[in-house]
Amino acid sequence: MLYVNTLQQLQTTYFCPMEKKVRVRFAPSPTGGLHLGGVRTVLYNYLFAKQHQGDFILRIEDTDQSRFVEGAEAYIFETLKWCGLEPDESTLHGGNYGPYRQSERKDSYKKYAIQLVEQGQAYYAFDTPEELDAMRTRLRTEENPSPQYDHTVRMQMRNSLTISDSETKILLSEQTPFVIRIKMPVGETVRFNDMIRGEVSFDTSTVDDKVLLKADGMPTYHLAVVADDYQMKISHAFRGEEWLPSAPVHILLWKYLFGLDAMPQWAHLPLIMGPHGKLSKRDGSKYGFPVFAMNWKDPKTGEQTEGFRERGFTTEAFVNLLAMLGWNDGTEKELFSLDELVQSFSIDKVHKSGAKFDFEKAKWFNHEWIKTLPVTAYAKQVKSLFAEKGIVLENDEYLEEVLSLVKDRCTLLADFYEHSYFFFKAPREWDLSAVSPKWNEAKATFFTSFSKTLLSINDWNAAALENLFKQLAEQAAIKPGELQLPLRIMLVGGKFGPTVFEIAQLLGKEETSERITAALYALAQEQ
RNA sequence: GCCGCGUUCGUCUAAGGGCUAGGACGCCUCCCUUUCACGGAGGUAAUACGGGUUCGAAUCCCGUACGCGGUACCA
Repeated sequence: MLYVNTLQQLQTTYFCPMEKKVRVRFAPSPTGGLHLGGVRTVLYNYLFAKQHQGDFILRIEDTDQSRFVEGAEAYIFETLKWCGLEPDESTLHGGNYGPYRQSERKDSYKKYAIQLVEQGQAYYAFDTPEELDAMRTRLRTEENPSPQYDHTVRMQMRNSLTISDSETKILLSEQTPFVIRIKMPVGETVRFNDMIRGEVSFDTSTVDDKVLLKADGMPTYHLAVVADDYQMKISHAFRGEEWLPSAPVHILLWKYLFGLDAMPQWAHLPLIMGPHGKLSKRDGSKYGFPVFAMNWKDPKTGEQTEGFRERGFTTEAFVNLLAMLGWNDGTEKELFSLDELVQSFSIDKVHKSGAKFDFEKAKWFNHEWIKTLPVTAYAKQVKSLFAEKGIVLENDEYLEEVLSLVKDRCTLLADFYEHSYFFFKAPREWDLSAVSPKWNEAKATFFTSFSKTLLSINDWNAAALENLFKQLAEQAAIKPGELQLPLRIMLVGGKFGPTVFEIAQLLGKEETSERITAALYALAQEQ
């Protein structure tokens, strides 16, 4: 016996290697922008697929036409593109298991629902919305604030279990609106092994008779996931923890329809929390941080929701911070590139409990990535940020030099503006209050001669300039420190920016000299 | 209410029976710097509670509390 088992195992692994192919899917409903939790689910799917040489599929779950939102699907694709998490198969990328939009697979679901009815595991229900309402209000008590359509009430409702077969046939032939509900068994235990939580079990008596097929002929999520995961040969199914309570329904459907052997392995990801419960886009506007990947404007309400991209996050930082929200590799390493994540990610190190999103930490990740990345990685983004402020940058080489000089002090890409705009625009106003009080004739003379002398420097660089500056200061018997702040104000207009001599180096000698002259004039007016 | 899942510094987390419970963010102090940052050195702060099991528990078991999720012809 043992011998046979071993042989069988050998055969399965040897003869059916294709069955082991990893195929995962992200299945959003196109109802709006993608928030942190959604993108993280994409990321974990992607990492798992790539590290197992598997496929990452994107399936659009648009079974609820009433919630269709124009542009939402395109937004999802753009987000994935920005994050560098491109699917292998999707409505956009094609593939052998299409269509990848559930509304286009409508016909394939009904036969499964009917099969279940025929097998006695589901039934037709003709209750109108009003009747359902009536049942719920009738049964509602303080003890039971939300009565379910379950085994305790189904025999009191209008469905194919309570009326005769012939009556059911008549209703169906008369086109009476109906739904198909799963008939949850009583007193059974459904168990499964979650990749993150280990064994999870449910008593089927406590689960309601969920609608599988809606009156409009569309499946609900419950039927659609199971049917599509089967047809698309999904091997591992990752989704948010909010799905855990309905997992027994899905498992039963697998058992009834396709057999448990074909069922994907489940992994219910912990939720990402806001300050009060599951993170929502409301939290974002309320607390001043983005929750969507990119800006999203609801076409119906016109409501704007800010995105990480527009807030000035690099994709590297965004992906990195998302990965760390619910996972780490067991070491103290926190900075991971996407490639490194593919290498080190492992599903069994994903946490069980939800993580509260911390915007301060998110900014830290971005700061680290701005410092690490070559400026060419984000120069374009910065360029467009400057354009928005009315500064058009033409010289890329100069821009890159400037960005390299100030990047250490930028947390968000938007910070580049305030830290470097003066490289592209001479100050027209100066913070004279920092200079005037201690201003005198000797200093004015010093700067006049300095601005002239520096024009004769042959090898123009920060060090040479600093030498000249200190030399002249010594000759004038003024402490160099007393002169540095004025010089800074002259060049940039205020008390900010990198080391003065480096600013001057990048500005070039003519520009430096001109700025000093202009500021000297303003100071003379002031006195 | 019922069902399910959780619980280590304020936050993200490490430690999977054995040192003073480690790191990161934030905050505070000092150093560097005659701008502001960066950087460097310190500091602050946690095993929800109660029972077991064990020579030994953050870790295993049970209970309680608390939190979160679900409870739609939404996903």
